[in-house]
Amino acid sequence: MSQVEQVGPLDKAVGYTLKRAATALRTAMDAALQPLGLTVPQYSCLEVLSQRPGLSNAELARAVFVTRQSMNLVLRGLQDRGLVTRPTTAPHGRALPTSLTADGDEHLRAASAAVRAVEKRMLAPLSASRQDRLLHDLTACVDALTPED
Amino acid sequence: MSQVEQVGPLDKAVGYTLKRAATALRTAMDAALQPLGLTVPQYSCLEVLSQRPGLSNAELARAVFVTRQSMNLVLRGLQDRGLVTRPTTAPHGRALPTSLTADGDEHLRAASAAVRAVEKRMLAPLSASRQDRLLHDLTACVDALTPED
DNA sequence: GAAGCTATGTCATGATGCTGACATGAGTCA
DNA sequence: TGACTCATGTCAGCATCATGACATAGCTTC
Repeated sequence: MSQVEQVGPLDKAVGYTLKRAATALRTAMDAALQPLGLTVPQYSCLEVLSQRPGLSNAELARAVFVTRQSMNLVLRGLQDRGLVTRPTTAPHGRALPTSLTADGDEHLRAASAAVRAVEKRMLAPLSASRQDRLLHDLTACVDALTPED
Repeated sequence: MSQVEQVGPLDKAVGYTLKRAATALRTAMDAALQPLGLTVPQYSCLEVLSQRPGLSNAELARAVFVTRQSMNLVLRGLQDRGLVTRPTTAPHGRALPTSLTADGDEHLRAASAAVRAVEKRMLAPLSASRQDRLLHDLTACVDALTPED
């Protein structure tokens, strides 16, 4: 069988490498969160919710760049496990402000540590200044792609 | 409604920005390929096939990091549109070597130009040396995450 | 107050990708 | 030769996420 070692000129493509990096990170995060019984979307939701408590479903969805429907499923899963709480009746309008429970906060702390370890492992080969530059350049790429002109 | 402009400390996370960049790139590529009637997986398949003709379904799947089943669907779509050809009987084993048709090559050239334009737009804010460094650092991140030790 | 607009939560549906499983062909070794 | 292993193509089922649609609640405007 022909070896795939001869990767060809694909690694020279930034887009290809960017996708590979994002996929590898997602896989590593999945593996790190799996023992905690959390998926990546669930962790993201908890993290945002911790930094900005009281967000509604739609606001959470926008913050994580998914649809309201997807976030609704995530929230329902977290709610069934008692990690977040939503009032049954809306205090204002139809938005149901979501809050972390104590159990949710505990889960988040463990998950956050696991995710941070993964990120640290990913960035280990890079010096601090190179990490800053990578972050800056990636942000520049995002800005260049998003039609916010 | 609370403004989302107050992004919080999330943009300081490299992983978060990495995902955002990959998502923005995917969206931009989708938009660029849509007028050509191609999806991103289909384009990726054509590109790999052009660089390494005669690859089988399983080999293509490995090259693009998807499963054989997914690649099979992509190939079937391309085959139905006459962009690739597969022999009905396997010349050796069960592997069916795939080839680009003339029409497929033409589509690929247009799609490749569109994708290259997107990549160029994404990298426009970065100097050539910074682009090289970005590519290098991303590759280092991938290597640090993939357990190939 | 009535009409219209916007935002929210939720349901149904479809697309896409994966895991599991199976039969077939080729090479390997007793 | 015959059993065993491996890779391939393909089918079925499941998970995830998106789009489309709908009813409801609040604000705006006349």
